[in-house]
Amino acid sequence: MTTIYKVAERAGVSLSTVSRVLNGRKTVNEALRLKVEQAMKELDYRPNSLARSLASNRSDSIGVVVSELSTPFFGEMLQSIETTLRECNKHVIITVGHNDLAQEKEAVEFLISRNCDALILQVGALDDAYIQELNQNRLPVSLVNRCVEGLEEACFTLDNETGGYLCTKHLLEQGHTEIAYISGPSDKTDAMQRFKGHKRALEEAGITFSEALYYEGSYQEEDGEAGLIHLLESNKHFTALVCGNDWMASGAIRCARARGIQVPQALSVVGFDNIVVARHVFPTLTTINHPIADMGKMAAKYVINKVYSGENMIQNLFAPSLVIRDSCSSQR
Amino acid sequence: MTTIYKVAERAGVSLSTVSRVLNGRKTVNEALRLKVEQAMKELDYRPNSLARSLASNRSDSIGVVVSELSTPFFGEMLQSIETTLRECNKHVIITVGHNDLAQEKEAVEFLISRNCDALILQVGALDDAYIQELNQNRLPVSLVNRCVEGLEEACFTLDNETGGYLCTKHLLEQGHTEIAYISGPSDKTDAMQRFKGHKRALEEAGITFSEALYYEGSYQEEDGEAGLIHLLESNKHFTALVCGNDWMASGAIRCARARGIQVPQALSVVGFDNIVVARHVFPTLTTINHPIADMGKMAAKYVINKVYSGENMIQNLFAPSLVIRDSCSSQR
DNA sequence: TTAAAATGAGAAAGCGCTTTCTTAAAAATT
DNA sequence: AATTTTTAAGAAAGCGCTTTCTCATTTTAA
Repeated sequence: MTTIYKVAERAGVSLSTVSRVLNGRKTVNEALRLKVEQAMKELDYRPNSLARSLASNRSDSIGVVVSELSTPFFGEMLQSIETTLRECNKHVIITVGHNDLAQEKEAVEFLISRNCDALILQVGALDDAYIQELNQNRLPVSLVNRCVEGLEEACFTLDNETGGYLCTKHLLEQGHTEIAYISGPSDKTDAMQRFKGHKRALEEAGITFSEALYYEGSYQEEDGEAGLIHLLESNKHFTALVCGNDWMASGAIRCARARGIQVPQALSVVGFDNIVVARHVFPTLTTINHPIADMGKMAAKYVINKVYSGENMIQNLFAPSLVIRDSCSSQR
Repeated sequence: MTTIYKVAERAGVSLSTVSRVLNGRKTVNEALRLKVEQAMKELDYRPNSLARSLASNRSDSIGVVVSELSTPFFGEMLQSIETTLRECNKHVIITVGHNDLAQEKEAVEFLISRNCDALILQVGALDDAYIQELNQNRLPVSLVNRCVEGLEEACFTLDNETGGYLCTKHLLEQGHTEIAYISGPSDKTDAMQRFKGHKRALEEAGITFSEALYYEGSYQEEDGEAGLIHLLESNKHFTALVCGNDWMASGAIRCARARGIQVPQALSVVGFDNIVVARHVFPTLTTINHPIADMGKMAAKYVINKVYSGENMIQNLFAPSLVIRDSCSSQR
């Protein structure tokens, strides 16, 4: 293995000088710098990143905790995080938290033990206090799809309220007035914000929100089916359905078809997130685009600024946008 | 920061002894071991993994190159790799190769520079010679979904030929005799093996393969559409279609619907891989299950055996299985 | 009982770098 | 021309561990 010593020897300089060249310090004579670079090339020298890290107390690695690796939604996020960080020669250690408290904690501990310089968290179970503590006493933290008090600058979130508003607004514009809503779990901020946007749109149109047209699920596909059945049984008529995410929308559409309810002719459905599957359900799903890749990239840039003194522009709040496909029809 | 010195001091032993306890060497007196463990607990000692790696010349990290992170298929694989390795306290550094030669090489170089102990590769562009060289001169390599000569033990593949056979066999059993085939690219071994299985099934049934019922795509969704159009234009009648993967099957089904061809009544379609989307296309897709998560896990176990002297049972070839859904109908 | 073998633990030398401290030489100031 | 300031490069001390070497002590064999 070629070490810095051998390079120094070959170039006829001290290893300090080689180190300086390596780290781009400019307090080194141009002639020597060239000699050193030449020697490095000749010996095919590759610095040992472990030794560097040990000596400089910096690992150039960023830990990521993601709830699931097997869904494309977070895959997109990871991909942009990885790309952004590797451009800066940092690397990403990925762990999976499964939205489970114990697993998330273990993942974080693991990443700390791996000497990560910072953490990017997409977690649901860890409480705010833990995260604040972590950021304060251990290492810089960045959060995707979650807002933690006191860490606003490190949080990258979608404007869910506006997203929810856009869903319902779209249906209203199509002439729908009886609009049901299947929500995500009420203990999730994003689910509640989406719902809030829905109500704002209704209000704006002068429509009173009816509890009978509301169902709370937990973001799973089955909740879409269960929700639709529940809503149908309430016997309150509706011509459109907003779902808290695409999975539930997919479940609802499947359930509607099974019951002979034509989508979109008899029922318009809107989802949320624009996951890959939204393009493949039948009919293809009108939904809200969630720019998760951009958000991941931004979280990565934030970390670069914070830990490696980068100077990227940072944006914390992301705008949702309506993607119109085939699952809605006009009611006029 | 608590170091091994402080632990040694507190326990009243030398740092060698602490190191021995840390590494589970049994040449240490039980009483001392307890004292050391006590001291570690009291000081909340966490070994510095960088220092360990530098001294032991082992990073406990495995590099993974995957073609895409944003598709759930490889996400499943990564998830099982990560889980398996973290159970052994190893960590995973993930990079993306995009099936592009330059990017794949860069990813490998990057992982080497990160002192990975081994590599798990899911790559399409790197040539066999490069991989052999890598494995021989640099660090142990394991391959998923690819077979490299001389590295058979490190390769984890699906029995694609049998998979292709199963597709067509299923259609034949349903009474179909005119079966079209949309293949993946002919320079990919897996695509050709799947196709080979198809032909074997035909042959076994005494049916002559017809070039007119064959189209070569490149595994993309659009190829399913283009392929179906091509096949329809050939004016050779067929009642069933086998696609080289689920994406192309999805494209073909969509195209069929757009042209008023009822699936499965007028056309039965079979896919391959059983990706998540296969459950969401309409009608839901009959396909071949590709146990990619199991394969990833096995690759991880292989690495554990190879580098960390584990003793897992290893299986290199994986069996495909038919998943029957709604996209095929009987022709009788 | 004595010599030989086995066991357990400490001392010390790295692992390959970064970084601080020092000093020699060159440039600028008077 | 003498002094001060600046610049450039080397020496050396770590970073926090592992591991080899060594030696004192205990166990076993003769």
